[in-house]
Amino acid sequence: MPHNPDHPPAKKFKPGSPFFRIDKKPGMLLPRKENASVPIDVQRKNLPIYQAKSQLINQLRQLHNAVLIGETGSGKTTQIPQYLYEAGIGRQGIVAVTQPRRVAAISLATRVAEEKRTQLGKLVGYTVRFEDVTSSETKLKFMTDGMLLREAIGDPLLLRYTVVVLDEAHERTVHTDVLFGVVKAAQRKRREQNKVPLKVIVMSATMDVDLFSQYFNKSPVLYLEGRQHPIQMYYTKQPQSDYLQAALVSVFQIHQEAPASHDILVFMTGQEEIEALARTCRDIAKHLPDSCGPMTVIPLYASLPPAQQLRVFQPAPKGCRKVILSTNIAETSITISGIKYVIDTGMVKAKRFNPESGLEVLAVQRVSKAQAWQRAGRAGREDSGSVYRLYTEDEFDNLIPMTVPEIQRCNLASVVLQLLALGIPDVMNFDFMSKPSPEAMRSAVEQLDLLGAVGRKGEQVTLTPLGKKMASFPLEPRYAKTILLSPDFQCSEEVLTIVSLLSVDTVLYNPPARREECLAARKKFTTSEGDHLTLLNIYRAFKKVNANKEWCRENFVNSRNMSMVGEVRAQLREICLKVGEQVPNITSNQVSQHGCSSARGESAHCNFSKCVGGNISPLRSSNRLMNSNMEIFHLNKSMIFPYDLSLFTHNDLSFSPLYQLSMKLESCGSDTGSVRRCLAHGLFMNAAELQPDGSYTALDTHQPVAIHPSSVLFQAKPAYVVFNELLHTSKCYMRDLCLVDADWLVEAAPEYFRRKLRPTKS
DNA sequence: GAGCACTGC
Repeated sequence: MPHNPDHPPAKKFKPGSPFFRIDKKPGMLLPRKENASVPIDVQRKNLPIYQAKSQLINQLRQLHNAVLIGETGSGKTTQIPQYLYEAGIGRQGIVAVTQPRRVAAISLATRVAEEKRTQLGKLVGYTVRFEDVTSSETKLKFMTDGMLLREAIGDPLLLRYTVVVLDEAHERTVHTDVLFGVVKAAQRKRREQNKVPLKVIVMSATMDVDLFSQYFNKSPVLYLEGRQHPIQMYYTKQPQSDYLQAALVSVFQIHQEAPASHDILVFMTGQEEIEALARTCRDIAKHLPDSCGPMTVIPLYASLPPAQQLRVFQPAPKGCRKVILSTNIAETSITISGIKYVIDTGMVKAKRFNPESGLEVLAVQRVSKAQAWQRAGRAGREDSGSVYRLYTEDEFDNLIPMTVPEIQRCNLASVVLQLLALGIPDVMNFDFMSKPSPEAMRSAVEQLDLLGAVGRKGEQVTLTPLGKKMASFPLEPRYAKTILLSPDFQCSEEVLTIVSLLSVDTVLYNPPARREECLAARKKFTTSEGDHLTLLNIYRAFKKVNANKEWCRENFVNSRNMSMVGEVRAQLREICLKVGEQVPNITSNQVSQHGCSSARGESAHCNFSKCVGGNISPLRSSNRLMNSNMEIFHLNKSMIFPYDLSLFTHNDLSFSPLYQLSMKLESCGSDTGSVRRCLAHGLFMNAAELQPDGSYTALDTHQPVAIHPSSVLFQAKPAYVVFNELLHTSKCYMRDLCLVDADWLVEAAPEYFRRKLRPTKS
């Protein structure tokens, strides 16, 4: 390493003003080493928030809205719900506390249950996807914000709740932002309808609270003190052209000067640069003089296998320094104790969305001030610390104050669909705290219109019956549509599998060092029909060997993600059966108009038994039937998928009313052509056509696109394909492709393709 | 012949 001892790299830094911040959150995210000798009541009383308890209770009793700024470590998230409960505020209903992340909801509930000395799931519980640990006794309920949003579709006034606490509001996730509007509307409507009032408490860590306060009817802002540890800030004297080099130099400067027990956390942008820097650090560390102690370098990013992620929590051997190179996963999701130094490159990789091209771009960009403070706060969580910013103080001053809320930089199709499902009357003018651009809203409505999810009454956008069904799936609208279309093609079982595979992190494991082995193993499953069907083959093989771990290793399949596919699939399947109940009764005439398939009662019967395990009691079934009848009564005739009337004539009791009103879930067996046809119908907006020169053009925007080298179709030249997504890196790449016929695209959306398609070549 | 930050229903 080019290191001149006369000019220590740290001389490049100059101190900024000291910065005080509390950054310790009890019960949050991590297995804490609890001081067993301190009783839990004493621990509660030692929290900074305890001093303000009675004052807080008085305020919260009177206010309908409050914004609470509690620096992390104040204990607000664990204590406020308990204070409310103990003071009898909102006892008629449930206090909901929302979190952006599952782990946070679960660990907070666990901690609060412990503090209340009750079993988790009784007084205190939590609800996240796939897990509901609540009961009729539950009064304090921690949940993901996405989960509350789902609940709101069935109950827009949130009548089960008397208080909703929106925690971590400063993170501004799409779900939190939509929830802002939903709770505000629920609050107003409940007042208008003389129902039990809804109290809304917004909790945030940042000082930028005007927006929250303004939005919630100029609600008062309550400030909570936290535990403070001083942090010394350093900025570079000169702007750095190469932040990686600057990070490297800083790491070794600190390594030479600081005691070995002081760990370093470096914030970087992504896997590749983290692994590269880790290698360089290890190389250099090997050749340092003996006066320098050893160093252990640990990479940290989300796609790392869990076992390797856990390494960041293990203390380094005595006399050895721990250096963690991390993405922004260490900003919020993973909390590491013992960090004394933070090095902030000031850069982050983030997604941006262009509504005109429909393109999402993942790009390295500068962090916001708020993000820089968040990173800084990670030093000195237990004690004072230092932060080295690899940029000048001027550069810091020029950063944008807050990260642009996610809702202003993502595809809004699912958001708009959800808002419509919530019964929002005027979606285009929904009361967002930070409005997305009108183009982004229009583009979302257009997309939903093409999928048949929305219609228009004058200026108003309305939900179609199909759209209503689509909204009940936790999926992007086009995947929900594909599932709902699948009975038309008798391939629901396959489509459910494929969509589930696409909803989880990749199930394919690609270690660069074993590339050849990996390709050879994958060849067994590869089909010229494309990536979707290749994935389906892998899933079928996985099932055939009963999820055998050894098989997974041999075939480079991520068994954990594969099990998740199973969970998602079961959930989607259940939703299929439920939305099927909403199917209106239609005449055989209508059925033939929609090209209904022949009845295959036997296979359907098997599918049904598999799913509910014969546990549906007659009473439950008949209740469902009554509900279904009401649905039938209310819905109009605009049916979208055929419904098999012949099943009604079946005498077998196990053909309960539930089943008879369900979607028919069939398997197409080896007839994979029908799966591709179904995918063509669902993904027709993402279609591309081979050009005479061998390149591809997207049919939607006419932009040039290319097959991503990771696709099984990379070396093939199919005339027409549909794809899951476009990824703009060195080129505009299509990812996850499926071979289709041009005819299928035309039959999927004749109007649309009349404009887009060139005459078909033979 | 490329490479994808992080969540969540």
